[in-house]
Amino acid sequence: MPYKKLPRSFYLRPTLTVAKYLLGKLLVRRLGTQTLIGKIVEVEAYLGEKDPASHTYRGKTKRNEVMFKEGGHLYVYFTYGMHFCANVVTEREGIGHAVLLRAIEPIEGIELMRQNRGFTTGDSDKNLTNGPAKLCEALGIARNENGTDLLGNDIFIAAGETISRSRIAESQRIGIRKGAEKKWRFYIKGNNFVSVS
DNA sequence: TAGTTGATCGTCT
DNA sequence: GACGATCAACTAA
Repeated sequence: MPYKKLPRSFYLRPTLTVAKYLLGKLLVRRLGTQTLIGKIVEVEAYLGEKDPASHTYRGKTKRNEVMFKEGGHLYVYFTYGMHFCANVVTEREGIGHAVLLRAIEPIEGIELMRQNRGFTTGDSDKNLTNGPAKLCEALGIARNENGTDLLGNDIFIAAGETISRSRIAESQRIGIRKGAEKKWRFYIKGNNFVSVS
């Protein structure tokens, strides 16, 4: 496998820096004998105590304890009674920051992703992974994956395309009320798989 | 094509 | 007891 797993140090930097550098990287998910890969094209940063929209704004609870782990872990939460969303934990242990993965571009294992999403022939791949809950379903990420170490082999992130500064767009985050004025959403300009809106 | 709403339940107040 | 870092189906125009 030519994929180069990102080192722990990648995740220990400031959250907004990690968020931007995650664009273009490859999210690799091993499911049994299969490998599913998607290129990260859209993310949002959640800055803990500085951020009223963050789950960790009011400190540590049973639900968000994974966000306080050392950078490089996966925080998966359940929401709206039916969906899961995946975050990459950043910064050193004790800091409750994370980056929400909002959209990926399918690269490998597309057939299995379609199967996981319940797609039939005719459904376009465009809607396969262009949303935080969609990508989780496509990659088989759920409650059980909460707390997974991204330096292990089940789920990790590998070097991919380098996205130059001029190709990164920033905007307000999607679907939140508090902290909505912060422009902490980043995506690759013109990519067909961003969730837009 | 834009806007609205139902589904569904864990977590925190 | 209220409400979400959402999605898909439906309605209206």
